[in-house]
Amino acid sequence: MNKSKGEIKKQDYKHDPHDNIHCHELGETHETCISLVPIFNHLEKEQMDEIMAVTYSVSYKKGENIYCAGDKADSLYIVSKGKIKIYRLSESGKEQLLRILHPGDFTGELALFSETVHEEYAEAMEETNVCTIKNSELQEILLKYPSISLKVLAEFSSRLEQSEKQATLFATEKVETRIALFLVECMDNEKQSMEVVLPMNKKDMASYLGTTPETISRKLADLEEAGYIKQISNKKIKILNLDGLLSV
Amino acid sequence: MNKSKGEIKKQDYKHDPHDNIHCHELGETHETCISLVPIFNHLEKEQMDEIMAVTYSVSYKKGENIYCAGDKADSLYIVSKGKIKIYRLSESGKEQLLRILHPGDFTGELALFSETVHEEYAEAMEETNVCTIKNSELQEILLKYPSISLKVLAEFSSRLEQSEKQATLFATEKVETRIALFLVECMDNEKQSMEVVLPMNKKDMASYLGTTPETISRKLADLEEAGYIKQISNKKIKILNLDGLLSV
DNA sequence: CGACGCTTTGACTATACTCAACCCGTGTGG
DNA sequence: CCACACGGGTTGAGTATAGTCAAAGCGTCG
Repeated sequence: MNKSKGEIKKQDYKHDPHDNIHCHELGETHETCISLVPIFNHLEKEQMDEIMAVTYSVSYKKGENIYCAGDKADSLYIVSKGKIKIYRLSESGKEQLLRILHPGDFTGELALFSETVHEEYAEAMEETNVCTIKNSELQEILLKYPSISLKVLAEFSSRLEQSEKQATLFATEKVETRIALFLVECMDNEKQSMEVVLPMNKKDMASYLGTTPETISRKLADLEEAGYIKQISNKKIKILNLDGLLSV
Repeated sequence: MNKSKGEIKKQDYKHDPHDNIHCHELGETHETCISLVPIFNHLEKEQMDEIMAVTYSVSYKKGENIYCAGDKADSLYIVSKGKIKIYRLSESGKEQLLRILHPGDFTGELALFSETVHEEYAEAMEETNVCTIKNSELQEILLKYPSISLKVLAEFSSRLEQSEKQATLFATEKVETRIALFLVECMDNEKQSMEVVLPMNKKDMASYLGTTPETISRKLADLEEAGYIKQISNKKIKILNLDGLLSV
């Protein structure tokens, strides 16, 4: 696997830990970053400092890979700015979008505890900053502060829940239902508003829902025809009949 | 949600902790049980005893539910004897088999750290014994022995890995490929032997792979016609051409 | 403005589901 | 010991669903 540009940058950084600009960035980024993460936000200042001491800050340009499938998984990555998409390539080479990370989310934990390689790709969707913690350093912290482990466990279990739900959805529901449920899911993020703003373009949405852009397009048209939704613009959809949508 | 028979039994047991037969069973089951679990098997005798002190032993008959969707998730269940199938019902009421637990496997952890209800069903496939640990007791143990947390984290991350892989499989591969990969997966459990013994009947297999028994039947016939496999008996399949199978 | 990539639409095809009938192996009861 | 019932498994016909490929529309960004 090729090293991504981001990877190279990180190494450069580590070669010169006293680089002024980076050090400045580092301090700033870390504070925002660490305090954002739900896993750490119950900690005392002292413990925070300890964690900050073992983290590095790295930034990536749009399209750069944070890591690729096949790369050694030895760090936890916490997003402090920007968006990262996590995707997989299936046996047959099709891309499937797994999730999109926003500031405060983290990734790389999958293989963190079982010394292995990544099976997925992480790509910056825009100018993005991440804080990284080495596998080994994190383990020490977890052993020292067991309460963090519980937080991580909680996060894992909810992700596992989510993932199994997703798998069941793919296995048992047809595309139209998956789209309808996706819209509903996007909606309740946005409170009571009946207007959904799609968090990604239709191509990514297709990949996320395990279908094709053509089918997304057609099914949305069908849902509109049935009077359940109204497509306002490319990424805006108004829900006209929630019950109808759920009964698809 | 109805209480399952197993649930009732557990409560009976707790009412009478000095029941001779049960106490005898308890000791035996616990030792086998705890020592089987990868999460605990690195511990000292002392710690083991401590864990054993907070676990209960419960047994279930074939077809009984260990828990149902909607039940409060407040315990970890470790299988000491028998088999348990974990399945979900999708929005549309279709059943999907998620996994089958064998002695040493555990379940119930999903919601353990986030005070919620089960979203899945756990059903004994035969005469089955499980050891249970209360949510709260487990948390205390994890806080006290952080090394166990790391083990649990490792287990979670591998399960998450597994589940995301499964989701991608459903989302991107056609049924024939899923079946082929399933066969291969069953194979390498059985070492080098080219003979696969299916770990479940075809109905469950269909549910696990997100398809129907009819399709399973047809696709296996296709694979046989193509010369990749030979169906020996209902649950025995011989792999004739592994590369062919993988290229499906 | 032009190019590129995303999106939509159409026609066609592949894939797998449904429903129904039938087969087979197992276990039960006469 | 056989007959039967039952459930799982298989087969067939018809249909629904969604994928592919190709072309054209639209938006955005240099």
